[in-house]
Amino acid sequence: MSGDGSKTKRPGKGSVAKLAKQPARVRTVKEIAAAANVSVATVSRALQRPEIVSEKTRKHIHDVVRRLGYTPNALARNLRTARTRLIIALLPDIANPFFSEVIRGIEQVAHESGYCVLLGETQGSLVREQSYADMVAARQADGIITMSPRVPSIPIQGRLPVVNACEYVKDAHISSVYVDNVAAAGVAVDYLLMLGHRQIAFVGGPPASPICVDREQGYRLALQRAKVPAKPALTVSGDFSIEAGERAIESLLSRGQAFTAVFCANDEMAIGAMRALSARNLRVPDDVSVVGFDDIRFARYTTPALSTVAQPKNALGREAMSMLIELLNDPEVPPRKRILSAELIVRGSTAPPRAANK
Amino acid sequence: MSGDGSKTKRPGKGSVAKLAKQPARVRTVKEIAAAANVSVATVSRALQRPEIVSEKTRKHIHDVVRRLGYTPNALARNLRTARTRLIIALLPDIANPFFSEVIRGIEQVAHESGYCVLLGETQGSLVREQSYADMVAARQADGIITMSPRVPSIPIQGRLPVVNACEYVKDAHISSVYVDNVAAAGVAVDYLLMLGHRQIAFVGGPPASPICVDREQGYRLALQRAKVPAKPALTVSGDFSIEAGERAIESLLSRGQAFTAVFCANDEMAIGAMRALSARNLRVPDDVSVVGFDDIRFARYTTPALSTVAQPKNALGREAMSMLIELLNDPEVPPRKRILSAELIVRGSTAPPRAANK
DNA sequence: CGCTGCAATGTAATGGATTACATGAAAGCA
DNA sequence: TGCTTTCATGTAATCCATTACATTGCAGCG
Repeated sequence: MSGDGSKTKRPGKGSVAKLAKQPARVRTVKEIAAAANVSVATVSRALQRPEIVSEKTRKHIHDVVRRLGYTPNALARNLRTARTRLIIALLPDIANPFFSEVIRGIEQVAHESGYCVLLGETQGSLVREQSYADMVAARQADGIITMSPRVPSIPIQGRLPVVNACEYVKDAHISSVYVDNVAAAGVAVDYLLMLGHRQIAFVGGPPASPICVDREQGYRLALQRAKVPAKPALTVSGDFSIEAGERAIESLLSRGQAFTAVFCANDEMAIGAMRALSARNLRVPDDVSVVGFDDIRFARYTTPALSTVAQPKNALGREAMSMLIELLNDPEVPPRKRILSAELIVRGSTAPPRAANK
Repeated sequence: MSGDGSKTKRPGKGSVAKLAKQPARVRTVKEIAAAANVSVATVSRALQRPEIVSEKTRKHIHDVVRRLGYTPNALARNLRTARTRLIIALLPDIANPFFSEVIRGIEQVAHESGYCVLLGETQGSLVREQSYADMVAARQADGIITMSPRVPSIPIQGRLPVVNACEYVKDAHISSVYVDNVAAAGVAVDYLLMLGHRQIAFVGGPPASPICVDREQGYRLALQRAKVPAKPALTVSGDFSIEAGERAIESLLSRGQAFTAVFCANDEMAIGAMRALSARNLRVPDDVSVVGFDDIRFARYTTPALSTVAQPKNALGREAMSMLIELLNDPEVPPRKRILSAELIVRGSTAPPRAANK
C-alpha cells in the first residue's frame, strides 16, 4: 500500500452538523401508499404501468414519490418478476483497448432495450469467470456476454443465457459472433505477398484460442495459394502482449531466420515486434514490414502507423447483445454462429521488400 | 451493423435433441429441505453458518445440495439481509489504460473482503453515472467507487456509500484517495528546470477537473520557485486524448511559441505531443523534451519511451476499496481525503535543451 | 329500472431466502 | 431425580414489490 509519505487529512469538522439536512430516509411502497392515501397496488401501478391508473391519482402519486424521494427496491422487484434487466460482459483484460469498442457496441444495444451492462474483468482466470457466472445462477443478472473462448457453467435448465463474442467456442449450443479469422488473416498475408514479400513470419497467439488457430490457418492457406512454401521456423507464438511480440522477434533474429515481413495475430504483439526490430536497427517498413490484427486505437499512433486487420468491433458488440436479448426473450431460438468480416487497413508499417532482400 | 458480407450459420441440428440431458431445474431452499428431510431453516444454516448445525445434518444437506445442484437466490437473500456484497466501480473510459491497474487494486481488496466488483463505464456522462448510482439506491449494489470528479446523487439517509478515487471532489462528506498532484507536477517541472529548460510549455486537461487545476498549479509554482517567468501563452488545455496533445502542439507551433520542453497533464496527450512534434520534424528529446503524467502501460513503448509521473495506481485502487469497506461497515467513520505520492519516472523523452536553444 | 361491462382501486398471495423465537432433547450438576 | 443449560432444529415472521383476483362505482343499454 506504499507507505510512502502519504498523509491523511480530515476535512471540515462542520460536516457532521451539515448532515442534519438528512436527505430523506429509505422508503417503501407502503409508506408512499400511506402518504398518498392509496393502496400499495396503486402505487406500484402508477410507477410501472402509469396508463392504467387515473390521471389524477397518477399525478398525485408521482408528486408524493418525488417529494419523499422514493426508489423502488430492485431486489424485491427482481425477485418477484424473476428478471433483472442486467447483463454482465466478461472481458479477459480491461487494459486491452480492443475490447473497449466492443463494449460500446454492447452498451448501445443494451440501452436501447432497457438493459444495463456491467463489466467483469476475468484476467483469463476460469475461477473469476465462474464467479461472475454464479451471479447469473443466483439470479443477480440475466445473462452473460463472454469474450473468452470458454463457457462458464451455470446450473440452470435449458439454454444458458450466454453469448460468445469475438472469440467462439465449439459448443454448438452457444451463440457466437466473431469475424472470419481465416479469411481476414488471408487478406493480410495476400497483401504482403502482393507487395512482393516471400519470407513472411507469423507471430501467433495462445494456441488454446480457436481464433488464433484460425489466424494461423489463414496465414498458411494464403502462402499455399501463392505457392510459397511455409517455413515452420518462421512461426512463433506469444500471449498477445507487447512483450511477447518483442520476444518473438528476438527469437527469430537470434535464430538467424531471414524474413522481410511479419504478420502478428494482434496489434499489441505487432507493436512489440516493431520495437524489437528497431532495437536491432531494422527499420519498419524499409527492412521489415509489420501487420497487426484488431486495429486498436494505438495502432494509429505508432511510428510508423501500424497496418492491421480491423475487426468490426462495434458491430461485434451490437450483434452479441442483440443475440443475447433475443435469447433472453425466447430461450427456444436456435443458437447461431454469426460471422462478420474484417477489413485490412494499410498504414505506414508495410512496404515492398527492399530489392536486396528479394 | 455493417451489412458487409456477414453470414449466419446454424450449427448441428442435433443440438436440440442433445438438450434432453437437462442440467437440473432451478431449485429453492424448500425443495432442498424437503429432499433432505429437514426444515428450510436448517438448510439455510447449513449453507450460511455451517458450524451451528450438527456435522451429520450438515454433510447430508451439502450432499443433497450438490446432487440437486442448488444455488441460493441472491435476490431473496440480499432482500432479506439488505446487503449485496457487490460494489460498482465507475470509470469514465475503459479504453484509458490508466484505470486498469487501479481496478486491479480495487479488486484485490474487494476479493479479500468477500466483495465482488463490477465495472460501469460512464463515458463522462452524468446521466450514465446517475444510472449506476440508481442501482445503489435500488439496493442492487452496496457502494460505488467513482473515478470522476463528481458525486452522483443517491437519495438515501446519511453517508453516501461512495468513495472517490484518483480524482477528488470538494464535497467534504465524500472520502477520496488521490495523489498530491501539485507536488507531483512540481517534481516533473523541477526536473525539466534542472536539466536546464527555461521555456516549458504545459498542456493541461479539462479545467473542470480539480486534479488538472492542481497539476497546472504545480507547474506554475515550480516555475515560480525557480524564478522563471510563466508565459501564459505556453499553457494550452486539452481533453486528455492523444488528438488533444497533437492539437496543443500544433497550436503552440503555429503561434510561433518557442519552447524546449512540454509537460502534459496525462500520458495520452504526451503521446499526441510527441507525434505532433515529429510530424513537424522536431526530434524528441533532442529538440523538445516531453513529460507525461500517469505512467500508462504504453508510455514505456513509445519511441522514445516517455518520461512521466507515475501514479501509485494499484495503491489508489486498494486504498479506495479499503475506505469504501470501512464506510460500509460503519457509516459513522468520518470521511477522509487520503493523499498518496507520485514518482517521476525518467525515460528517453527528456534531455537537456540543445545549446542553441538555451 | 335492472343488468352488463368496464375502469379504477383495493386485498392478499407470492417470490425465496434469513432469522427471531419456540421447542425438544441431551447434558451437566447438586 | 429434578432443574438448568446448551445444542440442534423447527415454525413462522420478515424483507419489499408485483400482480391475480376481488370489489366498487358508474356509464350504457334494453
